[in-house]
Amino acid sequence: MARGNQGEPTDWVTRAADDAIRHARDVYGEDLGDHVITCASGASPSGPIHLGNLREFLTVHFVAEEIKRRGIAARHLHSWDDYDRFRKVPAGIDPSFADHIGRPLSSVPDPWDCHQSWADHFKAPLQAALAELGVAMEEMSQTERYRAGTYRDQILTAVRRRDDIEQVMAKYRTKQLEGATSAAPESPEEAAALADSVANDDESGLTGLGATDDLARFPFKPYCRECGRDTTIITSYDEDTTDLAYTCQVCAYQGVTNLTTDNEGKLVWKVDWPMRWSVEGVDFEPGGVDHATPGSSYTVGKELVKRVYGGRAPSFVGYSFVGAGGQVKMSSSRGGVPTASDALQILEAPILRWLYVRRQPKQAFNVDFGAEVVRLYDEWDALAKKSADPERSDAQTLAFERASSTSSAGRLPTPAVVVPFRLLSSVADVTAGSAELISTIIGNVGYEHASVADLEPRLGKAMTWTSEYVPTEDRTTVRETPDADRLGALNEDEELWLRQLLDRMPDDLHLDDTTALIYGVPKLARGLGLDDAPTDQVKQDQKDFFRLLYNLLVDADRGPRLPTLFLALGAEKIRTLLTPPS
RNA sequence: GGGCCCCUAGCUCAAUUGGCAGAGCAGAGGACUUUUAAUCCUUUGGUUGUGGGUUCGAGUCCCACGGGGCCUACCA
Repeated sequence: MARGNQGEPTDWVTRAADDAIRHARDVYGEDLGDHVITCASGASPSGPIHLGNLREFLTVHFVAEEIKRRGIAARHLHSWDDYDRFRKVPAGIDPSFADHIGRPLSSVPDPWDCHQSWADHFKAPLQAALAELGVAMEEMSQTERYRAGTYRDQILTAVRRRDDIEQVMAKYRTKQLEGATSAAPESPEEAAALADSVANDDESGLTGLGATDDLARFPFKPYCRECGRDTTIITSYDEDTTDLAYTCQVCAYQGVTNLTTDNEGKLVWKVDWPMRWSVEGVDFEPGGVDHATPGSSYTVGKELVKRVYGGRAPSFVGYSFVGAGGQVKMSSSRGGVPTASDALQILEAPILRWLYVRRQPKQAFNVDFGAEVVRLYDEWDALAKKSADPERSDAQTLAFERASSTSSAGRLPTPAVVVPFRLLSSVADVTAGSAELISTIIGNVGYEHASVADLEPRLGKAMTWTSEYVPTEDRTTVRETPDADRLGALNEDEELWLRQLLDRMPDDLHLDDTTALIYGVPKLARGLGLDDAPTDQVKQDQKDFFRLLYNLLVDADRGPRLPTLFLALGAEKIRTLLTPPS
């Protein structure tokens, strides 16, 4: 470990990796034996996996990469919490899906019918995005694990030790219990939250009707054998036979599941998490800051893993929320939140990675899909230039390196010829979406390149950004048809300019000639040559002439540079728009 | 009730285990035949929310206060 060296820049990744390694050495010994340092992430595929959720994956990814970089064996283990219950039907989904509430996400059908299940439908796009981002991880499905009985011993342990578990949980349970429902809500939000929690109680049937306190706080919850929902109330548990009897609140089924022989349920979340730490040997696992607050899952889990499983909680960092655009907080149950795939439509993979690595996890930030994108690319390009010089190595260039390559994917794709994003998007703005044409114009304005491929992946992202995210009022709209009124009302000068322009404009346009021609037309009209220096009169004429052209071409007084606009539209289109319809 | 984050130029924000307060945009000036939110150069702009403390040194660490925001308590 090259720590403490003056020359080695450090960042939050370095420190998190230090912690993970220290954790592993404390548990497995200085030489680690054959233990592979395990960095774990977890996510519930209950809806679109948005840019806030992405932080879970990337935080773990960067730390695992750093450990590997030091030559220590490490893995990124990801748990899909697809055995969690389906909680509510998101807006925009067929309300009849309410029927599935309480079933595991992996047992709810895909509303769009393109995947095996609800869970798979939301996993798939993220898996694709992670592949593009160069994130390689071992994935496991909690549904498979639970159904295979992998956790049977741990479940039996938890049930046997449920009094200890309850003690720990109770320690963090403050007052409330009643109180809350009778107290007058102080705000609409609070009222809504209350209503929500009451509704949840109703549907989950946890209010312990008729059940003893002991059974009401049971750490294991069975899914109903008949209807598959977790709307079960435990009615008895036999310590010797491990028979667990329950009644389903929804379908009224009364059944018995045996914890030693059947695999029909799961541990409650606050026990499930520490259980997995101990089973998988997790050395590092981040969580949203909400998981880190006192009484929440991490603090409770930390005690439980020690007391119940004799394990040690992984090193932890809490990360803050990632917003999009102007919004600060996203909810996965609300439709329309941007996902990693959305961001990758407009950002090169290393840039998206960079957004997540350059800030401390605790710092909240936004991924902006608006005008900030241009600046982001500019900053990135400047950083790339700086990073090329080893003498200037610092925390920023370290972030650049972390963003740019991974141990499994190598250097992630960037364009062979780097053209400012601003330029690509403004050319794309007026070229009706043809990559070939954009490439030609880009070449003409000084960015030599062999083919369209040399501009990718940036070109495609610039085209998408321009067409999907630039507001219409900021875009250039080329006229479909000539402006007959304006063309019919030309004064003498204007008529002369247009005629001379069209007479001299070739069918095949080149940038330099076109530039000379456009600036030269007003000179010709004053009896000068194309190459003569302009007089003040000509300069004024140029302004008027340019405005006329913008009026006729794009219905505005100003616009993109005319020579490039001409090349983008092509001679034929220009001719059409500058000639009165007959 | 508890926890966390933020407050830095007119605006949006950087400053990564304490080390010369910095960019972009906006503003001003200039150059390129120059109309353009597609060029380049120069330049203005600061008591880092307030008050204390630690330190040779604080935007950064500690305490208090003010303002803004997020999370949390039952359940997963």
